[in-house]
Amino acid sequence: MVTVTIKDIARDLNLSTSTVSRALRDSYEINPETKRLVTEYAERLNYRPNPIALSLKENRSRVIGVIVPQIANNFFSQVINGIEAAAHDRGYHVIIFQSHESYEQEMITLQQAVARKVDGLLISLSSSTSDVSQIKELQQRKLPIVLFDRVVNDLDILCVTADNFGGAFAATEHLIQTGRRRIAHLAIPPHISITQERLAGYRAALEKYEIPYDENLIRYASFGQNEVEPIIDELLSYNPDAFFAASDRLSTSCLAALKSRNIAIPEQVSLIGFTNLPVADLLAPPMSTVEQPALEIGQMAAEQLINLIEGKQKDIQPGTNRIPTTMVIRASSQPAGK
Amino acid sequence: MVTVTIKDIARDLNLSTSTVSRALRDSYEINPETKRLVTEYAERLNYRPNPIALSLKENRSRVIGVIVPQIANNFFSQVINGIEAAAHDRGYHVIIFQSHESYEQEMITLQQAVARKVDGLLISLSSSTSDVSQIKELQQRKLPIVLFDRVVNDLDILCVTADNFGGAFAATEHLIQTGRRRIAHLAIPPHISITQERLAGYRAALEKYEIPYDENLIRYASFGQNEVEPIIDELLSYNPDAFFAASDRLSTSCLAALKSRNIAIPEQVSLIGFTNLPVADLLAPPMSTVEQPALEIGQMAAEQLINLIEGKQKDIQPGTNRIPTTMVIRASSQPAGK
DNA sequence: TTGTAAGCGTTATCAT
DNA sequence: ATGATAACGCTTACAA
Repeated sequence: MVTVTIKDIARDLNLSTSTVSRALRDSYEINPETKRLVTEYAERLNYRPNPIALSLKENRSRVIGVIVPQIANNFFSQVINGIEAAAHDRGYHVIIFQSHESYEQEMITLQQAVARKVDGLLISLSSSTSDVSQIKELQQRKLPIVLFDRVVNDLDILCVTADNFGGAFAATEHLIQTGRRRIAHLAIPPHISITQERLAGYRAALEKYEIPYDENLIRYASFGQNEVEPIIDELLSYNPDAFFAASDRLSTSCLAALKSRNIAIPEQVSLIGFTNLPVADLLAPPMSTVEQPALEIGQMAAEQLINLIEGKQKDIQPGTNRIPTTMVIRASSQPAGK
Repeated sequence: MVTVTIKDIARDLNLSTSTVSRALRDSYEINPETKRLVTEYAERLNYRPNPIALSLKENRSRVIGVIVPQIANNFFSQVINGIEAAAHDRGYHVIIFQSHESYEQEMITLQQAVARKVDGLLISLSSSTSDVSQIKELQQRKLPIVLFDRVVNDLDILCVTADNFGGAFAATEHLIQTGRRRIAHLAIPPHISITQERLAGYRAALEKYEIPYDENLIRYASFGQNEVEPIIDELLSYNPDAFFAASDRLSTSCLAALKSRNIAIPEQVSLIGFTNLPVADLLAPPMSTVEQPALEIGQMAAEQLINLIEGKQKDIQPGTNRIPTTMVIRASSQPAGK
């Protein structure tokens, strides 16, 4: 595609490129008449500065990289939405990379992002990642990085997450307050930060109400196919009176499994899920939910990253920023007797 | 962030940058020994060519732009997934732009993408777009463009869509075959190509079974809030015995509206939706669905675009490529008497 | 076989 | 007030 450059304008107007550049850039002393001439002509030709040339010169791309496990996922697509909004507001574009829940892919993708010269990186770790040394190394090499959602507890790195502890606590407390005592907890893999936080919230609620913690009621599922069904069966053998599912996919899998076993919700067991499903209201049987502020997480993460990039980071402390979750109790999910 | 350039290698090895470049690029006659030296050293320093410098030189960015109405949407996020996969396979990265269903925003975004020097553009038109002159103009200026899903019927431009006609025909035929005759059709705005195609499929099925076409049963809804409820009420006043909802959002809105009016599905009315909802199986009352091959649409669109970009387009005719849809009939969505 | 130089588009520095 | 030049990182004629 042919495009107009500063050279074209200079040639046509019998000026030097530096003069044209100055006129456009509004800098320095320049003849107002020349300036008018140039800007008008540039306007007429629909001149746009070449960001690639600028990137080369300024050694910055105005692109931020986002690494997520999957795009085609409600939560992450909403987060990306928030990231885009905040980034565009500040003149950045976004390139998305997927790790597909694989550590190896995540590392490859990390290298690609760096090679692509992103100005900074927003990362939500893959479920199979336990080693963040490469990320830390890039950080030490001065690449601005902010983690979100699936983070790692490490004070040196800026993080943005939902209030997983609070959400899990509220969910568990709700179940207890509606008379449940044997609450099964279906979680994603244990080494991920959010798993630990949600589990901690769950335990804290149990403790508050002096309900014993039973390890048999805790199960972890990764992201494979058909992993959940047998786990549900195992859990059911311990006679739970409620399920707390700790992720989007686990919530729906759990719902489907209970449905197919003709287990009445909430008569036989209650169900509450950590999920951002847009159609949760239409699901049957109804499930109460804890929703993560996906959009806000994305916005905040992007803003903090851009502050880092632009060196405006005095006021923000490294550490984790937690954004509150929203619990949605669906009336008919409460036990009939209540 | 400090990174290694060809200059660093040249300096350290007492060579010229061109020699280093040649050694790395594997081109030209070069001393095998020198080559070994250079490649090994580059490897050791983890040298990566600067894509920005390459872009400037080669006048191509190896980035394709994608303009969609919304990212946070099942269908589009799945399409993007497919686009990413195909693009990465061929060494391209993807920058995503959102039109938020606004024509103005779409035009701004189009300019941004062009200014960003994308090598090509994949576009799904916003619902408020009727004028594609800017897109055609860019195309005439030799920017490779492929439209997908929401396309415009114009033989000059390459398009990839689902088989909307076929899907709508199948859905309508299914409703007829299960005894329905007054089938309400809830569609997205009429000027969008997919609306017309789905409507045509609907009409064709009616004609095949010699059922009169009743305009009162056809309604259009845009993407605003709370638009659907009153429309459903209007439609209900014409006593439909089935609803065919032509989009993701309309399907769920329709389901919600019918549910809140205590209209039994499928006893009173049947419902079939054009939707890619991942949890359709869990919805109650059950709705049959026509699913679009989102991933495949994304892959095919990206492949065709990259072929265009790389000039390998001899074998592919301009026009529209239609990928079949999948109809999922949920048993309990059939009328009880059947 | 290797080095020199020009060029991609832009801006900053230093003349003029 | 404006022009010439160098530089960002890389490739590629052309020269040696």
